[in-house]
Amino acid sequence: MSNMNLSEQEQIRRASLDELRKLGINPYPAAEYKTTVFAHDIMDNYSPEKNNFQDVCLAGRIMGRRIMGNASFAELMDSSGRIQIYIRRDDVSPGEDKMMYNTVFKRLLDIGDIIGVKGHVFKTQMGETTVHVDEFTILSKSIRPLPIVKEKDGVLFDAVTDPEMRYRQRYVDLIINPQVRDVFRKRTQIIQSMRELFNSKGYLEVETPVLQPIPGGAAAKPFITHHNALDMPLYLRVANELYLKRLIVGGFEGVYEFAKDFRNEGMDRTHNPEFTVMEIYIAYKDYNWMMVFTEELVKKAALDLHGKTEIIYGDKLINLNPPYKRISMTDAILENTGIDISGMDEPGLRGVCDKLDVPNTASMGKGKLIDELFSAKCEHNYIQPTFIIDYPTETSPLTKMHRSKPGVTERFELMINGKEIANAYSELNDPIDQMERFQDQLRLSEKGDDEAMFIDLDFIRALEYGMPPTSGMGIGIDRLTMILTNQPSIQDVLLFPQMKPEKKSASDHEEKYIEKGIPAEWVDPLKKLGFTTLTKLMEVEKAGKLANDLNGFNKKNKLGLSGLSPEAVEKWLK
RNA sequence: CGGCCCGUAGCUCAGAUGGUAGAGCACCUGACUCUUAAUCAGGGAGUCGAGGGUUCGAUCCCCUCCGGGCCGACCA
Repeated sequence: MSNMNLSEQEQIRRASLDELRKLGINPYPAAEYKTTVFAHDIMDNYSPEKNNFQDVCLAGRIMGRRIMGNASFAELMDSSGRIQIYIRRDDVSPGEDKMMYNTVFKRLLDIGDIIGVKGHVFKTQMGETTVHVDEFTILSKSIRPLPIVKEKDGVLFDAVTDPEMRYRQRYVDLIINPQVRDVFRKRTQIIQSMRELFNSKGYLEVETPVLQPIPGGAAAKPFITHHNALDMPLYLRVANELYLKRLIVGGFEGVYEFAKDFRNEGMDRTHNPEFTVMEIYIAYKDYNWMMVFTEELVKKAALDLHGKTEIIYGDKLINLNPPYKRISMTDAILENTGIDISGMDEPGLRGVCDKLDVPNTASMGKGKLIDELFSAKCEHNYIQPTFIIDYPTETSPLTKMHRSKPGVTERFELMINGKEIANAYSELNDPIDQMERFQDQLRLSEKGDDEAMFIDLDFIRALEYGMPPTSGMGIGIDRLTMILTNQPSIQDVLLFPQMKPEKKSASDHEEKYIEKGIPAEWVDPLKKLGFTTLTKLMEVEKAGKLANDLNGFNKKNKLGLSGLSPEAVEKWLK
C-alpha cells in the first residue's frame, strides 16, 4: 500500500530485497570484500597460452545479462571497465539445491546490483575474455532501475542524453557513460600535471581563506554571507590573489593554490557560480618570464594527457606547442578592426565603439571601452593559443605600469579557442601606486561601475613592508579542462554543476490524513487522484463525486477496499 | 533578463482537426548450458511536467507557472 507511489519496477526490486533477506542473504553485507584484480587488468593481460588469472576475485556492478536456461552471461563493470562473466547453474549451485542460480541469480538479481565473483578466466568460442564464476556474493542490491544503455561495435543504443538527468544525477551519468568518467579522470590528471611542475620548482602549495571580509583580487560581484559570532558580513572569495601576495611579502619564493572562487553572476556554457582557478605567485619574476612558464605549463599538461600538443576542440585543430603568438591589445584591435586606437582619449574611443556597434555606457572609462572593443571584435578570433599583452591601466588595478609603454600595464591573458584561459601580471608592488589605483577604482564605483574593486587596507599595509618584484598568474582549471578534453560546456567538466533546485511537489504525510479521520488505506488513492495535500482535499465541494471517484479508483486498480458512502467522505471534508 | 525549442512507460523516442496513448530496450512469466544490442513465446506497466481556461470531452488548443536546452544580454 505504501508502495503505491513507486514504479512497478521499484516495487519488484523491493520485493526481491525482502525475498533475499528471507533466504538468509544480506543484500547489504558489512564485511570487506577482498578483490584480487580489476577487469581492465584481465582484459589487457589474459592469454590462454599463459593460462594466467586462474584464481581471481573481482567486484562490480551488473550492467547487462544474457540468461540462457542453466547458464548465463553477464557484464560486470568495476572502476576500471567492463568484463563478461559466465555463470553456470551447476557451478554456483553444486549440490541438489539450485537456489543460488535459479532463484538468486536469475530472479532476484537485477541490472545495477553490485556483486563480487570468484572464478577463473577463459576465452569463449566467440573469443571474448570471460570470468567463469564459481561463486558470487551480493554486495549491494540496487532498488532503482538504471537506464539501460546497450552498445554494439562502439555504437550506443538508448544512451541517456538528457542533460538534466546527466547533470542532476551525475552518479547515473558516471555509471552508464564511461567516457564521462574519463573526462573527470583527465581533469584530475591536469591538476596533477600542474602540481608536479610547481613542486619540482620548489613552490609551496597553500590554502587561503574562502570567507573574506573584503572580496578582493578581482572585479566581480561576490556572494555575501554572515558570521553570527562576529556579527559581520563575510564574502565568498572572488579571487585569492591578495592573500597569495601577502605570502610573498612574508618571504615565500613561490606560492600556489588550486582555489574554488565564487562569483554571483550569470551562468552559461563557460560560467558556473563556483569555479576552480589555479593562482601562482613567484618572486623576482616578471610577466615575460611568466609567459614562458605558462607555455611550459600548458604544453606539459597536453603532453601528460595526450602525449602530443595537437588537440582537437570541436571542429578545430589547436596546437599547444610553444611559443605562442604575442600581441598587444592595441595591435590586436588594429589587426581585427583596422583601427589604431593608440593615444585616443575617452571620447575618441567611444566614437570607435559607436562606429563598430559596440555597446557602451557613460560609466565606462578609457580602459573599459578598450576592453569592450577587444571582447566584441577580437577575442573570439584567437583560436590558437595567443598572449594578449599590455592591458589598459584602468582595468588592471593590481598590475605594474609597463616599464616603457605609457598608459598600459604589464599584463597578459592567454587566449585559446577565443576564450580567456589564463591571466597574469607583473604584480604591482608600489604601495603608494596601489593605493591610488584602489582610489581610482572607488571613483569608478561611484561613477556606477558595480564591478570596481574594493579597497583592502591590510593588503596596502603588507605592500608597505615591501613585496619583492613578483609575477603572478591565474589559470581557469575548468576552461583548460574543457579545451584539453574537448568538452563544449563547463557543466561537462564539473562533477556537480550548479542547477536550479528540483521542484518538490508538495505532499502531506499520511498521518495528517489519518488525523482527519481518513482511513489509512484511502490515503494513497487520494494522493494518486491528485489530492497530495490536505489543503487541496479541503477545497473539494462535492463529497459525492469524490466518493464516486475513489470507489472507481478502487475498482479499476482492484484494491479490494470496501466501498465509500458519500456521507463518510462528507465527514472527511469538515 | 529577452528570443527560439523541449518536457509522453525505468531509458530512447513515436503519436493524434480535441474522443484518456504506442514501439524498441528494460521489467514479469515460460523455453534455452559459449551468449554478447542473445534469441523465441506470452504479459504487465503511464496523474502524456504542474495549475487554470475554452469544450459534452484536453496529453493535444489558449494562459500562467516549474524544469531543461540553444542563442543573445550580463559576466574583463
